[in-house]
Amino acid sequence: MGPKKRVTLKDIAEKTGYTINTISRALKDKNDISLKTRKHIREMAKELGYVGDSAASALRSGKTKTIAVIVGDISNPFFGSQVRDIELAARENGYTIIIYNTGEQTEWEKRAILSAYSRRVDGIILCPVQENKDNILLLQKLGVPFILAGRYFKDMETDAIVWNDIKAGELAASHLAGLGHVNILYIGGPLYISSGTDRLRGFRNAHREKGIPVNENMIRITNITAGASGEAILQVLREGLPFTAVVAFSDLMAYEILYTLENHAYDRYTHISIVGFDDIREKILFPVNFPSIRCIEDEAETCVDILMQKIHGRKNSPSVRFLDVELRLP
Amino acid sequence: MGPKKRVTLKDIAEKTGYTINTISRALKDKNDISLKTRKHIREMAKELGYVGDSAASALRSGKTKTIAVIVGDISNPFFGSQVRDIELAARENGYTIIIYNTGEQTEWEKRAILSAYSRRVDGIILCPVQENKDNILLLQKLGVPFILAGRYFKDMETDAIVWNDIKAGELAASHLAGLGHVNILYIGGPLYISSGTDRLRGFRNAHREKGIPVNENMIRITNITAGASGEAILQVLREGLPFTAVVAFSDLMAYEILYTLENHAYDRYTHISIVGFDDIREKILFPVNFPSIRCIEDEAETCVDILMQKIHGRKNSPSVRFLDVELRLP
DNA sequence: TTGAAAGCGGTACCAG
DNA sequence: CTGGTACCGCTTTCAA
Repeated sequence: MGPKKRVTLKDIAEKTGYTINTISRALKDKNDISLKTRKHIREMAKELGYVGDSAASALRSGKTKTIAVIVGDISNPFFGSQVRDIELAARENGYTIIIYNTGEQTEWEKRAILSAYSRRVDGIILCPVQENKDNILLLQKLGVPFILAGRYFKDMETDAIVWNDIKAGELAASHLAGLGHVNILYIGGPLYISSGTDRLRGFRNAHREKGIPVNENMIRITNITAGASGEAILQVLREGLPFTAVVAFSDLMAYEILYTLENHAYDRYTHISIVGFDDIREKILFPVNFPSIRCIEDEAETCVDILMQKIHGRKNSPSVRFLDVELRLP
Repeated sequence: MGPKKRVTLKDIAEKTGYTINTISRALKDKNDISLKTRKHIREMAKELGYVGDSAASALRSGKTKTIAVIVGDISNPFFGSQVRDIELAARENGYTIIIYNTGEQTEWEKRAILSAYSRRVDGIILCPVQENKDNILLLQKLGVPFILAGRYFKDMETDAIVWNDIKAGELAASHLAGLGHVNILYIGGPLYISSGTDRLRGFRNAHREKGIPVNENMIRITNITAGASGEAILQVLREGLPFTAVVAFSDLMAYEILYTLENHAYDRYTHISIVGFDDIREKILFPVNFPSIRCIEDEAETCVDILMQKIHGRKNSPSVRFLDVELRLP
């Protein structure tokens, strides 16, 4: 069962007596080949088990019908389900996706971009690490159609599709404030990530509106990788800060925070109020419930649609598309 | 910012005066090109921003340095983290991965295989749907190196890497029996999936060993897609079966079961004993804890290693590799 | 409606 | 050490 010879157009040509050319176009159902011939050729192709060689066709046509999706961490179910939705949307457009994991590291992100480009992908969906802009400049230099997803650069002209994260932050904090909380802890992602900045801004906005002062010490900026929010909440506990509610940057971080609080049996924190983001419970049914901010539009489909427009040259000026969000109650 | 012209070997050749051939080999650091020339060419390539075209090189060399990973659902964090680990292992071998989602549907699985083959992937890692063997026969006919992961066919000679699922089922059931439970509910995946059969067999083995009779009505076979286990447990509740413990086919299903029990406030079930599989909490920290069966070997790395052996022709006779498992207590 | 020929951008192989 | 040349399998263009 070694590496078998592939069936090529040539093989079909020899079997049928037509030329490679005719075979190629017959299999693409071009109407300048007679119906009868097309049918005949199609049958023969099937019989021989012809599959086609996208490397060859990519080389000649310059099109691969592939888009690259570059994200921080597919093991995160939020990204995971986004990727799955993107795969479905892409498939409907006749595209397959290839996935790269950056581990939220700029260097890996760069490698991913280069690898994708080398593979001649027709377009790229990128959830950028955002430590700096180099990789975006690289993308622009290469001239691949691309769109940022989930995060964007305020001072760069690129296509992007993101949540209205300011509103998201506002919703989270004002919900807790509405419950009577005045000591709300914020555990959020790095400020170089746009959602990091924006959600925090929303958090502040909500405080201002409700006339609650923000205690800067209650704002904790952490990594968004696993373990970081647990560390952060432990530190807060050590410092003995008197919080009664938490805004967590993602549901996953919220779970981790609850886990940590529970495991350290600080009974006064066991019935803490918490709000997360992503509404992961929409996808996966977990037995622990808390309010979560979610996007009420179809991110994946919109994202793929816009990218398709770019790929087909039906879109010129870059624009950031903000998606609306809401608070989902338990 | 339209589709820019790619920098090719030819461009570098013209700039430097060498032939395309020399450029190609210099960039691959072949030692039949003088060090000085190599350095010169490398610098020029960098200056021009040369990236290379894997479609072209794949066409000629027959190698893409790509492996396809075909799984049921990447939004499932267990698969997600497996895929991430595979990506890392593959990368260390100089390979990138492309991912396909089957949604546990045979037809999609077939399309994924054909698409991967068409892309000339060097190898395929497949977690098979197992409704029938057609797709495996297809893979064998195509002659691509492939390995099954997580599931295998008892009556087919293929490479596979799976858990010792019989032991896994035994561990789960005997743990609960050891706690004194005699009415243990089993909610598991379809029997055409090898882990479905094997874990159930383990479940029965444990009962036999402990001298507990198996009530066939307590064995519920469901889909492994989201929502199915919730349905199953509801049905059990409706029937009023007197279970005091549950073996759930995956942690995700266990969560869903707990969620459903909680939401229906059947107080006699709120402190039910449950055991899951996958030990998802190893990856993601959740505030709800129960014992889980996990694999104590490095699945992803082993899987990629074996596939690499196959790709490089260093492995002939197919074999199933069983990985050891253990019970992780809360 | 079909055929012939020229590439796409690399790599393999042999010559010098 | 470097150059020449064929060729991977398909698509494109032009001719018949």
